[in-house]
Amino acid sequence: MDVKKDGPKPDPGFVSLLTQLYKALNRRTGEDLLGMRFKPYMTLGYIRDHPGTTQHELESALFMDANSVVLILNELEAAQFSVRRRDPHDRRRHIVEITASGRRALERADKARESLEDEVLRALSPEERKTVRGLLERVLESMYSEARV
Amino acid sequence: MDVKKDGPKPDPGFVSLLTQLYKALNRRTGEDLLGMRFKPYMTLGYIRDHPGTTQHELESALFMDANSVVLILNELEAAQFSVRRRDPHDRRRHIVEITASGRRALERADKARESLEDEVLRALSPEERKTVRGLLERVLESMYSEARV
DNA sequence: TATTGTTATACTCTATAACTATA
DNA sequence: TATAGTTATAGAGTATAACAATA
Repeated sequence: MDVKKDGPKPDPGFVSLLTQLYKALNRRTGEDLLGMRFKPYMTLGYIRDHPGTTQHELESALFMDANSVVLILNELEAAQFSVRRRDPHDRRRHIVEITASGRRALERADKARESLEDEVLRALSPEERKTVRGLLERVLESMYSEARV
Repeated sequence: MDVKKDGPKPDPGFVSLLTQLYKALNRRTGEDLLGMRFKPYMTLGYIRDHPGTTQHELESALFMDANSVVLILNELEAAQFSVRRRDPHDRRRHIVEITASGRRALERADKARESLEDEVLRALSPEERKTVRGLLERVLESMYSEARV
């Protein structure tokens, strides 16, 4: 029972949908909102949640290349939000850790991010938000496991 | 009743989730797959589905800036997939239309896109795919209406 | 004076390869 | 020789402002 309101509804496709949402979101996640740019924010969140992580792990976890990781960590260190120190067991590795002030900045940014999400997802009920997040997480996880093959 | 499998499961947030999915997807949508780059493909799809659209409409519908629209249309015209012609009622405007060969190229690309999506969404059942698409469409629509305010 | 589209410019992001230091 | 990280470079994406034509 397809209700056709305005002609044959074209199927934009999941990928296009995601791309448009990404762009729409990017427009409203300025540095002024989070207190830092979005990618460093996302990276710092991962660092906090995965103590003792390495740059290599950041690459694969956040789908970034080595170069971007370096640049973002430079930025985070310049703001004194994170530090790199050599892994004593393998001196090629850097262990990345969040600082106390990084933790505070991240908590502030998290609050801003939450209110942004409330605004962005206002069309959805709490249960629907949970649903969409759960589904997207599963999609992402399947992409990780595929990448590992 | 939170099942804690591996410590306090951090909430990555909808925005981060979307960003990672976007990046993961971008890595596998090369030109060789669709026969054209992804953004022109997405744009051409909109042009087909909205006959008589203008560049200004493309901007707001696809969350692009005027500059990007010009560049993408240049690319599409070079490939003879679309044409711009002056609107006789307002000679400042360009009316953008898909060509016959653009339509054929788009149909081929659509097939490739569908098989890509099958692969990307393989973690989800058909009903779940419908659900996630429907929810994301609603989020996007609410962002449009907000942008209009 | 405002709008549509174009051009120019700069800045970010991404991808790649060359380099270093360690293993 | 292989790996972790860094640096350098080029390409694509995005944002901004100046501009021409038209309203």
